[in-house]
Amino acid sequence: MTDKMDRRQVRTQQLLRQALLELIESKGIDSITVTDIATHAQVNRGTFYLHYRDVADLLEQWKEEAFERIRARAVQLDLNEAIACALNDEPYPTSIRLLEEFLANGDFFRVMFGPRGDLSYMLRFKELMRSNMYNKITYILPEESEQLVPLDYLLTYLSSANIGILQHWIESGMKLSPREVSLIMMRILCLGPLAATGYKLGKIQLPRISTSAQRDG
Amino acid sequence: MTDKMDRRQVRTQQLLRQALLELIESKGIDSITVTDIATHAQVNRGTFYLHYRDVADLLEQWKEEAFERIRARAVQLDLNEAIACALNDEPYPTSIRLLEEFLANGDFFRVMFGPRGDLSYMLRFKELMRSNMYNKITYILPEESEQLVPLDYLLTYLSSANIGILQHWIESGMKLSPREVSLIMMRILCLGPLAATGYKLGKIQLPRISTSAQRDG
DNA sequence: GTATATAATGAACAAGTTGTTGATTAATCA
DNA sequence: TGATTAATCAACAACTTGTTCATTATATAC
Repeated sequence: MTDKMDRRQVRTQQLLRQALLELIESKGIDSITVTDIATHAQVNRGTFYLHYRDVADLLEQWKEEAFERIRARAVQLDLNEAIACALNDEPYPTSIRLLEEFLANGDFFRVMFGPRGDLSYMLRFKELMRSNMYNKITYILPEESEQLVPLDYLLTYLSSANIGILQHWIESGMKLSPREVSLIMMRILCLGPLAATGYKLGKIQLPRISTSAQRDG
Repeated sequence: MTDKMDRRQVRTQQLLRQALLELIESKGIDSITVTDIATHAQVNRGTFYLHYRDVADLLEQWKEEAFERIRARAVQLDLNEAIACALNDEPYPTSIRLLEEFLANGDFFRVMFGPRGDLSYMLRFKELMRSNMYNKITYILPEESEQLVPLDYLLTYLSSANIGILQHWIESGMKLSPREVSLIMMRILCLGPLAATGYKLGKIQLPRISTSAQRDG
């Protein structure tokens, strides 16, 4: 990315990004002006416009860059492998690599997933995880008539819980190692929803939810 | 709220709120100006300032009002009752009341929890649920040495998954009834984490995660 | 229904932000 | 070192903001 660029440009962009991050943290994205950023970064306001169209553009490029790095790792996740690890109570190596990628951009994600953060951005990651799971999950599920919960809700649950744990890890200063977080995810997620999908494990047999049911148990 | 208010004021505030919601949906909160809202609502710009300090103030009051209505219901939730329902595969009545409250403000929450939504707002609800659970959960947990997952991660998981399911329900047009959603929540959440906390259910015994562990199982 | 109170309008204000331009200065690359 | 390219600075019109004040319109109370 920064290869083959004039060192002055690299410096300017770093200063602008750093200033943006600090401003988001202190007053939220809504009220940040180009003037704010330029002042804070000690860069001429005109210089800002040599690089970006407006504040949203600066943030958007950064978001895109960070997302792409995560996506490259996330597509390598395989639900079957994850479950295999979970059953052995081991962390899932591919998910460790993924968490390391978040760790590498910790400052950025801490702000973007924090109280001044960006919901649309978080939803993008959730959707990434969701669609990634959908491709694999049908092999695992019992017959549809055995499902206790509609598939879309199950996927929502899996991605929400994962992203939630990720967010908590980031917010709390990333004190646990990626390996430890991965193990937590394995334990919490696969022991849970496996049972919820009607998968072996429990002895309790529960009827399926129909969308118009009153009470069928 | 709208009692004892001049009908003109009520009308103006409704117009302003409606305009704000439509503008957030179409272009996001960041670039909305007072001029935008006034034009869209067909209200004089000066009139806006008779009611609110700025755009953020208008949104903030609305958020606060909606949050308070939810909070009043949420504090009545009791984790023990919820688990009792879950074990009988029944929806939890108190959570149905809560979901009905969301339904009553569906238009607002659909925008606030959607792609143009507000992360800080969503985190407030997550925190509400989290702190509410914390007060009750210690009675349920096995001894600390038996816990498979740190308590803060377990709480994060529970609240994230719940809020995630809620968000999916709202986003997908609230087609299921509150009762059906409640039942989904019961099935997905309590079958899962109960096992994950080391609660009876499973025959598999897994060691506890220590924050510096390498591998201890 | 009429009178009184009060909400909404419309016009005008300085102050601040935006996005752009062109001339000048400074840093980097080869 | 010289040529190239980035950053700076000042100035611009257009727009938004937050406020004021006189005027018009509409509820509410009697």
